[in-house]
Amino acid sequence: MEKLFIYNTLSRKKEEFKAINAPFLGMYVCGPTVYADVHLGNCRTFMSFDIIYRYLTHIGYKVRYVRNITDAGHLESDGDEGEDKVSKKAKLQQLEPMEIVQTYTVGFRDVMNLFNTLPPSIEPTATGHIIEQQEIAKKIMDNGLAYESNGTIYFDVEKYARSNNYTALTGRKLDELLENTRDLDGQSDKRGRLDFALWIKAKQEHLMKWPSPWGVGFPGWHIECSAMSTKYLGEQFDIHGGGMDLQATHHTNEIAQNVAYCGKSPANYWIHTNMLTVNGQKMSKSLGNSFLPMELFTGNHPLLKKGFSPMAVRFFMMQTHYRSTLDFSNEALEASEKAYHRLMESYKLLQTLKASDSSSEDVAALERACYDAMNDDFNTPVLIAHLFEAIRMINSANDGKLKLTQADLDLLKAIYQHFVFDVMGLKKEEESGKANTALEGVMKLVLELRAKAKANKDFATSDEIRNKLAEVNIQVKDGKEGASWNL
RNA sequence: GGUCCUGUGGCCGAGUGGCUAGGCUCAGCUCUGCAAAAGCUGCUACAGCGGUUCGAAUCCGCUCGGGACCUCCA
Repeated sequence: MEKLFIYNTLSRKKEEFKAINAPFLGMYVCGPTVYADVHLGNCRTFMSFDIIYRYLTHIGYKVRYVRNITDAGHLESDGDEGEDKVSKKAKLQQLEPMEIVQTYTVGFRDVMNLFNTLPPSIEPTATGHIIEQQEIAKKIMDNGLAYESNGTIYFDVEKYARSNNYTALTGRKLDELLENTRDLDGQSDKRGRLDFALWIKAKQEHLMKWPSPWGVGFPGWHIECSAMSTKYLGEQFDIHGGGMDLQATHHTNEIAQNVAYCGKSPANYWIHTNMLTVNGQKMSKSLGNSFLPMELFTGNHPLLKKGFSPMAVRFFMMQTHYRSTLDFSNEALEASEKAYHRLMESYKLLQTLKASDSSSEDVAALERACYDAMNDDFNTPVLIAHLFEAIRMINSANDGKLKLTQADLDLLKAIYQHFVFDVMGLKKEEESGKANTALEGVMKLVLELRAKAKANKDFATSDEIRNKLAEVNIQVKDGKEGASWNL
């Protein structure tokens, strides 16, 4: 198995990855809250983890990938005082909360499917695990690290921090945190300013609520992940991931809950993906600078010059490392679109290459470089740089400028299959098969007619054919062995 | 205000203390009836100022700029 290094937020450095029980591997990723359409920033995170999931699988791990759907318990405003996001939307639209959940869950899955991300092994929901969440809250109370206040259960952060490292994930100092936490109004129920709710008492008008030992209420936000990761991956598993914006609060509290519950920190490796930015600022729902995937595909957005296909967008995301911010721009997307296109054209060309007797290239070294890139904390930009070396080889071989043996060609095909399709999850974007077959036939005929015209030195006709085809976005390329075309 | 991250050539974006990442754009060349495609070559950068070092974009300090978190957010 490949020697893989992963940047671990807990240690703030790259560590060699060691699975608890190889080849089995447990990975938990915080999923979306389904009260609105997912935006592109959300998609970036899930695409990043899709690559990680795919690569771990590719190098031989049997990964159980759990990604939750948050359909309850996520509060609208700070301090555990606000209203449930899903409930709020339901009231606005006069719908059942679960209607909202259903709409946006389906929408989320559709979008992820367009981006060709693999579904997780398990996609559990918060509302489906109310009992488990209550059990954890109870146990934490039994362990003396949570208290009840007017029907709401709070986690006692300061008490916990006396015997545990509460800030392990951020490296902050607790007293500084206590000093710097902004003043919150109406928080009299809490004993400590950092305390957070495990279970929240529901107001009369609240739509999503469940009975509990402490009265009718609903779960706090952080506890669902503790409940579901423990249930499906055990008290300790290998990788826990999520967006960087979850690190300081959500994940910090999640670790505290798990330790308070069973004495164990849940995951050995914490992976955090960086934000997608627009004009240098984080894309977020609250800032109102989000792009919806559909707006991006159609180009129907004031900041967009044109539409971009899902695979072009996926490629665009992969040209940046997952721990760097990625700034969104038309120019960068256009560049990626072209690069992606070259990658796919080269693959088509690879299928037609004829083997030489000898080889002038070291394709095995190229393959090794691809693995090395991915083993270095899933470095997709470097992987892509190596793949462009493969493109150069293929195109040059096609021009007769270098030699590739059958073994080389087979290895290049394997590299494409493994890295481009399996790991990066890119795929060819083509129309339906039937229309495609018909078009192939028509184009073959057209190019034959054009070849005849050229043979007769009737360049007026051959140019006219080429120009008219260009008008309908079909590009004709004259090569040594006849003409070819692409859209 | 506190904590942390970051500043790379026209644009995007990797990066190890010493060996031109890569993509896109632009210019030139090769190929071509002409194009396109492809290949080759060039535009060879590391915010500023100091320091450590034989040697720093890469380590340290300061200054300036950008961002994230501290409050719902992937």
